[in-house]
Amino acid sequence: MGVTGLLQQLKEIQHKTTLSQYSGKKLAVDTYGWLHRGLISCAQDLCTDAPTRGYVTSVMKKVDMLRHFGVEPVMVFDGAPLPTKEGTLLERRLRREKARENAQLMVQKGDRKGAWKEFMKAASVTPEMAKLVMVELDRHGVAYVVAPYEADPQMVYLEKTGAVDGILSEDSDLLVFGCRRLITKLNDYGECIEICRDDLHKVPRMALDKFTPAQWRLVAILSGCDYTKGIPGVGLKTAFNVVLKLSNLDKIVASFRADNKLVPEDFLEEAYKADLAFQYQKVFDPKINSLSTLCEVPSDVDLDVLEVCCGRRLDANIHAGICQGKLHPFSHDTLISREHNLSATRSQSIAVVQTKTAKGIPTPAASQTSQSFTCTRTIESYFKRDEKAAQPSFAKPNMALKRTSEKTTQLSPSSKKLKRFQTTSGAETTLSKFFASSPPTIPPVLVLLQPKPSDADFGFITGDSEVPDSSSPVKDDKSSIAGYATDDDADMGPSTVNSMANSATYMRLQASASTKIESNCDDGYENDIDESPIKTEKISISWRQRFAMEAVAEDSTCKPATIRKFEDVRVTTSKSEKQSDQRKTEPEEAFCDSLESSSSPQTPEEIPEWPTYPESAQLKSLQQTFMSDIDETIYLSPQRVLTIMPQKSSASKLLRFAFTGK
DNA sequence: CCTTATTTCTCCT
DNA sequence: GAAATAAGG
Repeated sequence: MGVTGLLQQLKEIQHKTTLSQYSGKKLAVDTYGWLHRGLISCAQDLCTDAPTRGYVTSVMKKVDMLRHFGVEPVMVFDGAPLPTKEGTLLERRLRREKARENAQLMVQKGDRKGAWKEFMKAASVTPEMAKLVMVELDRHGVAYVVAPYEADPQMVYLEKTGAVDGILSEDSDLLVFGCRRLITKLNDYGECIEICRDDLHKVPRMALDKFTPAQWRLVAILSGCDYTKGIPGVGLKTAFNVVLKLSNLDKIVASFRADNKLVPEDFLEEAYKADLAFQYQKVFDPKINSLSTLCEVPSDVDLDVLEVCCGRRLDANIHAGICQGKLHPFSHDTLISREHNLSATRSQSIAVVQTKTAKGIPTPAASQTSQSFTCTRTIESYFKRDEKAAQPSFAKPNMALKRTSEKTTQLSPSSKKLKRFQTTSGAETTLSKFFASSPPTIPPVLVLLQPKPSDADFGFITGDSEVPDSSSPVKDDKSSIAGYATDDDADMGPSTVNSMANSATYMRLQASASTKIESNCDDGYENDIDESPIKTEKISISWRQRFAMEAVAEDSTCKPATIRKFEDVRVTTSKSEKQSDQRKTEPEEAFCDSLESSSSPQTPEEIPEWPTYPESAQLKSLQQTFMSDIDETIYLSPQRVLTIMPQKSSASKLLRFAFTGK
């Protein structure tokens, strides 16, 4: 939003430069702006609760670019909405949900482009997404701060206090807030446009330098900004002119009314509140680790009004927690990243399927920790129950499954791939019912990977170092803006983390008891792989992890010594009925490909009978090689086991990626 | 001339 | 969400 047309008016003082000009300087970055543009690459995944790191990579790419030019970014995130804006927020949420429904409809109709458009409208940046970016920033040692409320005044405050030398943002509102050096329109080559407050006198049309900060705010308020709707028929030009002529807002409104312009009844009040918000909005001072205001609040301002339009004052520790990214800015709960939330949910959904595949033998890991939960049933009993529920849909997909499989074909290649192995027909519904019936007695099955902080980009699906307080390196990072507000959780071990994640997962599972079933459809799969090596690589990494886990779970010492026999990996079949290309959709063939580690196709005669997998020495060696590679980096939760039951075709293809990287 | 409505593009493979 | 463009006052 911002002030519409303001940048257009300032064309003359838009100074074209490159980032290299700011080498050695610090710049505040409007991170939500970057995140918003990053939505384009993963809007659908975000709307359908599919895992994605697209938004993180797009932000980190720009961070890397800044550092390449010697610019040190200070990433600023938005916090909570101002109380005055909560209505708008609700409105937007409703709009997004409508767009989401529209998108689903269009997906069903087969209108891919229309669906994408709707997904774009429906996608939004959430604090949980911001958290994943923060985790990544921690790893790279990049400073960041979450504004208690809006990022704009926060960034201007940082500039004002000398914490940064300029502000990188597309928002023209920043000039109204009092930004001195605004850098906009940064492209991939480091080219950008600088707007300096000191250059305002160079604007030929009007005596813009004559405008006081108060007059600037008034112009924004009259023509419409984030805090006011403005007056119909009044744009930037008329606002500038009238503010120059008449200094007083009452006179201005009177003159507009005389001109038969419809000035809203509550405009004066709205204008007053907006004026306060521009000046005294609450910000966070990282230096003193406490709340502050953009400008000093005069004594004659009503503090109650200030609370409403400049942000409420909360407990100091809560503010500190929010601004360091530890607490959710809305709910004040522990902030957990989107992908971690998702992976916890998924791991648990998949877990019950796994217990079946373990053939009734309680894993050593499970027996070790049986005291941590009251388990009233044998592991075997779960298998039987599972088998009953799951088997029919595996054997023959029903109509509902077929419909969803058609839906799946409309998904982006990445989400298609991921969905195939995240959800297994029948398994999820079984699990959900299961958990709803007797929650506390069920051992939550979850594997948490805790890679070392230095292991960049290790987790894609399986979770990451963003588990709060256990592995985030920020605590030891002297360069980070501020220390933690609370240290009472410093001694949290992996098991505590696990139980924490489990309870969160459990609640989520109940909430999404009716999660839809996804089936697979294999058209164009090979093409997808060839076309997206990066995403494939990411997927393959996650699958390497998962296969490592299976092997680890077999061994009582929790070391990857035994390699699981391949027959244990049960795989489901759900072939597309519209197979046009046998080569693409025959899983056996793909599987043989993986054994050969080559792209040369096998003849159907050589394909072994499904579902008997061959004991392949080659596969074993590949797996073992891989095991030794990641031995050091995987920490398996002692009581938890995870195995995935991907569908037949995906499984074979994924095996190839997991072990050959092709 | 100014404001408002409409369209196109952002990203990535 | 923003810029460019077209249309209306």
